[in-house]
Amino acid sequence: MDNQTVKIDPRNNVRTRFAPSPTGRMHVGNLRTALYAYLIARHAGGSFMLRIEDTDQERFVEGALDIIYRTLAYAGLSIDEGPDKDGGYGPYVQSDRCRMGIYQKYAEQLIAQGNAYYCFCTKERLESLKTNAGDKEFAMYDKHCLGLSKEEIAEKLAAGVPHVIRLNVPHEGTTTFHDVNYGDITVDNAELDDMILIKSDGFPTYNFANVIDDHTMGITHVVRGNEYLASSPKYNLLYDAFGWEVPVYVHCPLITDENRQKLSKRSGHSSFEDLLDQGFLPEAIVNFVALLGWSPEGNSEILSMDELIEKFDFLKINKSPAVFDIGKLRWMNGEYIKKMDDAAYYEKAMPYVEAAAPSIRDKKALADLAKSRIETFCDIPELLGFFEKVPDYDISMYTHKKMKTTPALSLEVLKKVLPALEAFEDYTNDALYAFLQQFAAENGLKNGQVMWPIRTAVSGKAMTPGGATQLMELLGKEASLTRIRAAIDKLTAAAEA
RNA sequence: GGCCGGUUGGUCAAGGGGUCAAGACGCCGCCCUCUCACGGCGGAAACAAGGGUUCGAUUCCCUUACCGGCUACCA
Repeated sequence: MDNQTVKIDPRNNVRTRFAPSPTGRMHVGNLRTALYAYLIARHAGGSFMLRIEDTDQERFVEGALDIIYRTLAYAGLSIDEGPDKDGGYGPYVQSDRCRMGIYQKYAEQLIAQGNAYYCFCTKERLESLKTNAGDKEFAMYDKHCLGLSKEEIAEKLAAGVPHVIRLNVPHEGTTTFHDVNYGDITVDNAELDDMILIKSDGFPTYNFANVIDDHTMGITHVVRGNEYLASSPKYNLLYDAFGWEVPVYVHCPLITDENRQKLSKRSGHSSFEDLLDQGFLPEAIVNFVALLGWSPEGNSEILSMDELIEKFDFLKINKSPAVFDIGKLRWMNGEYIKKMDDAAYYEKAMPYVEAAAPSIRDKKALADLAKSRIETFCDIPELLGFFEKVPDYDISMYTHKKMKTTPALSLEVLKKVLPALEAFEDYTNDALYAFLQQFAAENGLKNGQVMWPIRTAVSGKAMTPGGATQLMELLGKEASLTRIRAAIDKLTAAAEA
């Protein structure tokens, strides 16, 4: 066997990989695993590889490959090697590797060494091995086929009897494996099932393909989810059987929803693309997800990809699961929006602004107004919708304690200020502000007693982006006056009722 | 059921035998102010429980509880 032909990277570089199954949209947990693998590689100046684990023919989803590439690209994770970028360790798709007989070859080596064996047991027999305990069924293979003679095996093989190849786990002793994060984990070999290496369809199982590929592709740091922790000792058995060096294991804690359950489709923010659809920026998602299970030294949390690369330390990854708090992601996204330069911001925000307030001429001013007030782009319609149409509102909104206004006073003020505004021509913020300030002074009113009624009248909202005069500038004279007149009617009607 | 993990404010988290137990989100209050937002300042809020070890445990050990994972011809 030529398991010594493994290529060793001449620079002895750190090599990590992201190895998703093409089964649909990319989960944020997967994204974080990919990110950590990427950061480990980049931090060390090593390389990052993409490998496709498509050994389960039934779960394959059409188009899933595109999603993987798209997600990686949006997230800013550049790959050095992968299906579309051969780095000398290919192929990078497991079904291709399977067709080349790679897994079969290694499985046969194990059989020759006595570390694995053919198993011809039927589903029915396997079923009969199951025992009930509590509300679940459990089965441990009984090594039945290990007792088959060479002749029997050859006969069944020749006859084409369906079979799998199983690992021959010793009954005695313990197996210990080491994770940089979780430390040593030791289990009794008696607890370990004779896991299937090659399925009856000829494809390897994840457990087997993973070990073969990580080794033959020169992976130095295996980054994966916590769900593999319990089965990891089995992998060591495989490495030992081949006489291969065990890579560094970096297991990541689970990311859960607010109910501490596995993130699901139902939680609505389970995948990277869902989040993009909800108006989040890829940079913010990446930043946020990086901080779920790891934290940098110091107190800053807004970190660019370059900063993440510089600061990331896989030795400081948390052990406990983290709740995905969409509220904090929203805040972080808002921070990213505020930091965007004009060009990038307008490009993202304009479509939403156009849709929210098509009749307002100065779209950029609207977008500017929104910039410090939104957390995702999807907040724009709600924020700016009143520019298009005054919503139904209650006149109680004219009552404001601090501004010292009431509906009655508001009506009085609006009636008085209307002719003045009709006569006024310069509908720019500064001019209007100066004008209204003077109006207030002349009439013995506080600023707020003039501004609040006007702002309410032109917006119909208790809270608006920008003050009364800013809104009037954007609405223009005609629309502003129309809205104030409508407010006077509304208040008059209410007063008479 | 067995095995393997985990448990610091509501959430993300730092710390790790002696601390007033960081910081962030959220929440509350104050300031700024033509409302809101931004920005600034301040506040409430945590070591799962019980046993050890120790002069001293949030930190080390054990037990329990709770949560999660694995126990597939899924990854």
